[in-house]
Amino acid sequence: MPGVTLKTVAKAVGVSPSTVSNAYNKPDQLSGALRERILATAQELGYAGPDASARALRSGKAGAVGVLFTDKLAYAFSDPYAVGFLAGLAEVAEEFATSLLLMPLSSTDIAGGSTAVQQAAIDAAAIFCVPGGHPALEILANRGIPAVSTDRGDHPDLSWVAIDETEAAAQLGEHLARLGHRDVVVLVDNAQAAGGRPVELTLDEVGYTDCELRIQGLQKAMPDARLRIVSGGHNAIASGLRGAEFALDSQHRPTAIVGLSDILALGALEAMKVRGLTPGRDLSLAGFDDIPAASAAGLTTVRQPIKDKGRAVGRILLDPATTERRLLMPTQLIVRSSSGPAPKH
Amino acid sequence: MPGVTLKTVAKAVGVSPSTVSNAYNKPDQLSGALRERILATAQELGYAGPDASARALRSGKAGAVGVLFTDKLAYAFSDPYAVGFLAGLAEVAEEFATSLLLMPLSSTDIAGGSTAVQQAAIDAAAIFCVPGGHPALEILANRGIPAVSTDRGDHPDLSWVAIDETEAAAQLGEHLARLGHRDVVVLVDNAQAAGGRPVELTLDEVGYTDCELRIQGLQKAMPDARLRIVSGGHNAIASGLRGAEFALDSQHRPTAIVGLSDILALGALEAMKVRGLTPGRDLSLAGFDDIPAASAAGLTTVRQPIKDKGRAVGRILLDPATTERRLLMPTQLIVRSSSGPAPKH
DNA sequence: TCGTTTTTCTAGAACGATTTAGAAGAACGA
DNA sequence: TCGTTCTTCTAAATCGTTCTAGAAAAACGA
Repeated sequence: MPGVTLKTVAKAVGVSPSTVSNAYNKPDQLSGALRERILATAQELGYAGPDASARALRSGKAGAVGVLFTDKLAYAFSDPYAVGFLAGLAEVAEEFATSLLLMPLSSTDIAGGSTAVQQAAIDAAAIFCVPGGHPALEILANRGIPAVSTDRGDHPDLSWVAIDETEAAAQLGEHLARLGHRDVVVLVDNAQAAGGRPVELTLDEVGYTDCELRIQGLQKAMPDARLRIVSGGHNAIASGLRGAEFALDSQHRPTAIVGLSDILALGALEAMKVRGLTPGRDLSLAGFDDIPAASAAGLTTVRQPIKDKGRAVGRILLDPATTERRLLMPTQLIVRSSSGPAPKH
Repeated sequence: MPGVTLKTVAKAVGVSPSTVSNAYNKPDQLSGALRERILATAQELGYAGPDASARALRSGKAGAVGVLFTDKLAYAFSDPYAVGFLAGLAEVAEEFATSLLLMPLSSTDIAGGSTAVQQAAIDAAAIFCVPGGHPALEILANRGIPAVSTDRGDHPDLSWVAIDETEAAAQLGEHLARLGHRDVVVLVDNAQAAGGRPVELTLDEVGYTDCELRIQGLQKAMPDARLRIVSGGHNAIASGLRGAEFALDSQHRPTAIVGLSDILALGALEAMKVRGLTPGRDLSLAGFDDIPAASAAGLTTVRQPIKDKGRAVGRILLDPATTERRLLMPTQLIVRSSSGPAPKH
C-alpha cells in the first residue's frame, strides 16, 4: 500500500530506475518486450505512473498554465465575457495537452508570500484584466514565468493580446455624440463602492488602465459632453443597478449611460425597468463586450472577439510557432435599440 | 540570473538552507531580525521564494484541486450549468487558498498515460458529469487521489454530491402526464451523434448514468407514454436544435420534448421557432438545470442548486470540518409557459 | 549556582523522479 | 575476422525543497 515508486517497480522487474522511467517517457529507448513487462508489473504493484511533482521538479515542466483573474475567482464565472476568454484559452490548452490552473488572487497576505501566485506550479501565465502594477504581476516576473496579459502594458517584457481601448470607446462616443448626447454617466467596476454605496470617481481613481483609456476615448469623441464616472461596486449586474440608480436619482440626470462592460449596462437596464424608462427613447444605454445577453436585451455595445482573445493568448503561451508577442484585436460598434437620440430639453 | 535557489540565499546570508526555508514557512522558528535579513537578501538576489514543484514534492501537497469535465474542456464553458458549478467550487477553493486545475480529458492516448489526469499535480479532484467507468476515474483512484463526483456512483470509496435524478425526472414526468402527453422525445447528450447526424438511441446506449436515471424517472411517472431517446450530439444548443429537428420531422411526431439539459431544450426551442411552433401550445418543451437563460425563455425545467453543488463538492474536498461524504441536493420543478396541455388528436 | 526548559539554528537524509555519459552486447559491412 | 555502428540498458548525479533529530546558546526557577 505505501510508497510504490519507480524504484519499487524497478527492483521488482530487476532493471534500473532509469529504464522504468524510459518505459513511460521514451518508449523507443527500450525493447518492446521489456516495456510490456515493466508496465505489467507496475499495474500489478498498483503503481500509477511517475509522480507529478517529482517529474515537474526534475524536468522543469509543470504541464500547466496559470490564469490570473481580477479579484475574486468565483466572481470571474459570473461574467460571460471572462468565461468566453477562458473558453478560448481552454481550447488551445487542450490542443497542447496542458492544464489550466485558476489561481485565486486573494490580496491578503500577498507580501507574506503564501499566495497561489507564489506557490503555483506553472510554466506560464495568462493575466486577465489585472490592473497594471498589481503585486501579483511582479511576483510572476520575479519567478521568471512568461506571461501574456489581456491589457496593453508599458512594461517592455510583457506580451499582450488587447484591443485599442481608446479607439473602441471613440467609436461608441461618436455614435452617442451624433445622437446629441451631452450628459453621460460612465459606469465602472470599482472596489471602493463594493460596500454597497455608489460613488462618483475622478479619472485618476478608476484604477484599471483599460477603463481609463475607454473613458478618454469617449471624451475625445464627444468633446462637448460632460462625462461623470460612477461605480456601484464590482463588475456585476447588481453593481450596474446601483450605479445607475445613483445616476438617475442625481440632480443632473444624464441622457445616456455607458457601462464599461455589458454586465454593468445590463444592471443599468434593470434600474431603468424599475423606473419605467424605455431604453433608446427616455435614456440611451450602451455597454462593452457584446456578451450573448446583450443581443437578447437589445443593448448597443462594442463587440470584442473575446474567445479569439483567449485563443491568441493561449497560442502565444503554448505554441512555439507563434512568434507575435503583441496583438491588437479588432472591435466593432454594434448599434441596437438601447441607444437613440437624446431627448430634447 | 541563473539558478538562484534556497541554497544560494543561505550561503549569501551565512545560514543553513533549513533556516531560509523556515523564514518562508515557519516564521516563529527563527528570530525576527534574522528573518528580515534573509528576506532582504533574497529580494536582493532576485530569489522569488521556494520553488513550487520542489516544495510540492517534498511536502506532498500541491495546493491545487483538479477538475475533470466531460469531454472537451473548452466545451464546459459553453454551458452555464457547468460554469455555475465551477463558480461554487471556486468560491470554496478561494477560501482555502487552493488553486483549481482544469484538466483536459482528451480520450486519445489515455492508455499511453500521457494525459493530464496522469500528470497533474493535485491533492484532490472534482469530477463533473464524467460517466462512471471512465478510464480517467480509475487513474485517479490508482493515484490515490480523493475525488468527489457530481453523480452518484456505486463504487464504495467514491464521494458524491448529487441529486435524486429519478425523483427529479419523475416530478417533471408527472407534470407532463397530467397535461396529457403520451408521446415524448427525450434529447440527450451523446457522442455518437457528434458527427452531425441525429440518432435515436436505446436506453442502454445513453451512456451517462444520470441520464439513464432521468429517463427511467420520466417513464415511471408517465407509464402510459411512449418515450423516444434522440441525440443531436454533445451538450450544446446546436445539438438540441438538430435533435429536435429530427424528432419534429419524424413519422410519429411527439407532443412534448424534454431536453436532459436546458441547453439542449433551448436548442429545441430554436427548432420550434423556425417551424413557427408556439411552445406550450403546439408542442410542450421542458429542460433540466434552470440556467439563467431558461427563465428568460419561459422554459419549464427542473431546477437544481448548481452553485451549491459546487460549494458542497469543494467543502468535502477541502474543509476538514465537513464529515459528510455523500450529499443529496434538493430539486424543484419550475413550471413556465413552454409546457401546456397536449393538443387533442 | 546548577540543572532544566525554551529559543534558535544546523546537518543530513529524504522526496521521486529525469538526465547525462557511457558500458555491454548485438548486428553489420567488407 | 575485425573494427564500427546500433540497440539496449545502467550508474550516479541532480532537481530544490522540507523534515527529523539534535546541538548550542540563552533564559529560567529555585
